Amino acid sequence: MSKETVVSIGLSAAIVAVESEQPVVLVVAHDDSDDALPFGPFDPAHHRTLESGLRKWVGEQTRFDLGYTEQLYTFGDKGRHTPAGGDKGRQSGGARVVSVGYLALTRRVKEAPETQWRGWYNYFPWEDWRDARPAMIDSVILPALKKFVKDAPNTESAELRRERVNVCFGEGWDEERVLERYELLYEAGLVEEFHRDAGQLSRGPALGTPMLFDHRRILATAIARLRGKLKYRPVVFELMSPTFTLLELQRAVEALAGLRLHKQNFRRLVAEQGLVEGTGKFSAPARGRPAELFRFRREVLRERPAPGLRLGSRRTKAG
Amino acid sequence: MSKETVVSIGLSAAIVAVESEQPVVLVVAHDDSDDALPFGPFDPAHHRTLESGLRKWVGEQTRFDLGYTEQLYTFGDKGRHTPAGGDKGRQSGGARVVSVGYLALTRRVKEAPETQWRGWYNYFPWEDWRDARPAMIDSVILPALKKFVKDAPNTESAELRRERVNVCFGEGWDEERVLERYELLYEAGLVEEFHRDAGQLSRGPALGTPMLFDHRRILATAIARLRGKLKYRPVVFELMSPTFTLLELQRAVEALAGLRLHKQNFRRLVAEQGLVEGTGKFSAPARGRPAELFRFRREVLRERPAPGLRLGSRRTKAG
DNA sequence: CATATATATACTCGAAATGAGTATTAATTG
DNA sequence: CAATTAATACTCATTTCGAGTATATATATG
Repeated sequence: MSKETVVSIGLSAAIVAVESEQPVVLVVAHDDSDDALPFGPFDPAHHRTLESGLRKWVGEQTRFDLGYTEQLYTFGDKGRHTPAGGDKGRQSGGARVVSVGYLALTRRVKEAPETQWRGWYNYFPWEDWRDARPAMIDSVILPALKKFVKDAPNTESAELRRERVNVCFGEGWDEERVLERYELLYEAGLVEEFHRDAGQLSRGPALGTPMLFDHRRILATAIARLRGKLKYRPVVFELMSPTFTLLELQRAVEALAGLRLHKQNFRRLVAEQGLVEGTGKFSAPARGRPAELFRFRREVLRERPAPGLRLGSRRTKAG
Repeated sequence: MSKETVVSIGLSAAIVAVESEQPVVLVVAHDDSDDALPFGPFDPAHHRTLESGLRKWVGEQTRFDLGYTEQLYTFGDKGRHTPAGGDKGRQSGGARVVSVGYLALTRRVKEAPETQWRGWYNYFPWEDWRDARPAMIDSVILPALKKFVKDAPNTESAELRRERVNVCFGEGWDEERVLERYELLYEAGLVEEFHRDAGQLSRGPALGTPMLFDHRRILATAIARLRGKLKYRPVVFELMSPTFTLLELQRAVEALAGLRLHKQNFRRLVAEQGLVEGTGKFSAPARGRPAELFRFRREVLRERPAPGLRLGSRRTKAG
């Protein structure tokens, strides 16, 4: 096997927590460059699996005990790993870098030196619909995307673009399409990374805070995956304290999904599924009626075959 | 960056089709070694992205035009890439191999030299519940797993094992847990790969046909992903002819899911979702009433924000 | 203490989706 | 034409969902 087929592997982690109703992600922030996800090399001589490599260096660099982790995607795109400038990109002596992205959930919230927690909506301001449909969608995004459609090289391409715009930002907000939306904005030149990767000067609106390399894409993948998973696996609880009120739980889900939910129905759902059990203790709120403190019933992880989803009816009798 | 952090990347593909009500997968089969998934190196000098690398060598080696492709997972486990014997494992001069698995769907069914289509239930006979709950579950698997639970080093471990057995093979078959089940059988020593990887002689029952390296694990991942995706994305159509009857469509879904469905409700579902449209033409069956031929409405891929799934009720008014 | 405010929790109700049928129609084979 | 095979239409009870209303229990304040 020739030298050209050799690459180095980087492990990037989107480490997520929820703090005072904001989803936050751990980033390495320097004054002179864009925020980055924590990134460590995979060392095949010492790491038995990719995930153990990840846990090892995250454990060394931060003091986190990563609870839930999940592999997201492996990116190997040429040209999307360009640094902002200078020779910061020469991470590996010019070798091609393939990065394996991970999502990690934690409830420990004490950052290591050089890192800090930042709200993920800094990077994706159009994704937070909790208060209202973000104004920037109508004032900035849709006009710019309309132009993107008009500038298509031919009518067929324009039609494709129109459909993508419609799926991403049209009728019926699908909160899971985080990556699709980011990629659309990238291609339309509405995020800074696009111009950076192309070696151009940025012109026009640059939406959200940019990140190093393709880290914003990895983070978009992480958010999308987490929003999807919320619906059929009890992953929120990885982000909660051992006991919590139902409203706190709801606020955490809302923060991640970027949507508001119906309170009464949320409780019904949670209760019906047997995901939590009351502790008999109560919260001591500043005002208002105290709420019962609940805890996650870890047993359900094993009990239930699979919450949610169905594929039409399974047949029981001949038919 | 030292030499030890350098690895080579392999791209493996589970290329899936459906033929006469059987899901089949393209394998490289030799007399003297286990079946393997098609596998090609990623060449960073010539491939812009991982997926374009995959498409390139698959296109060269087979004549397939991969329609739908999806990255599955990246495996880097030491010890799960051990060959059956001899020096076949020295694929890359001793360098560590990280393999990126892909799922690809195709409807073209003409194998290239050296490859052949094999029914995927050869590798996972316990996954096909279309006729009935496979007898081997009760006659072989559950007794062996009971022993696995009993042989646990301590009671805590035994409890964990019992719960895993219950989730995988207990009440309420969840057809998506293909990977979990394979991993459980692996750890319990019920598949040949376990003994091979440990350098032991295989003893006791060896379930299903083994594959080279960790390819059966990749295939399990592919099946699990596909079974899940079926429910919320119209991927089956990638496997169908341009026109098909509703029963043919149902049989394809059933083949993949390994389950029987309720005919009348299946049609209702497909019709309601506007996934297909009638062509006005009819099939010419050997016997029985001819069925209308339908075609997939490609438009829905763009029209619908997201079929299926929900996260509880989105709030519309204050609540 | 009465009242405003904030929150928790219980209960209702119609609409839609789901699971499991029965009934009827349209073709072919012997 | 009866038997067989399959397509397609229609029914119906049950469950789930979305959106409320109603009531209970706190604190803070005048």
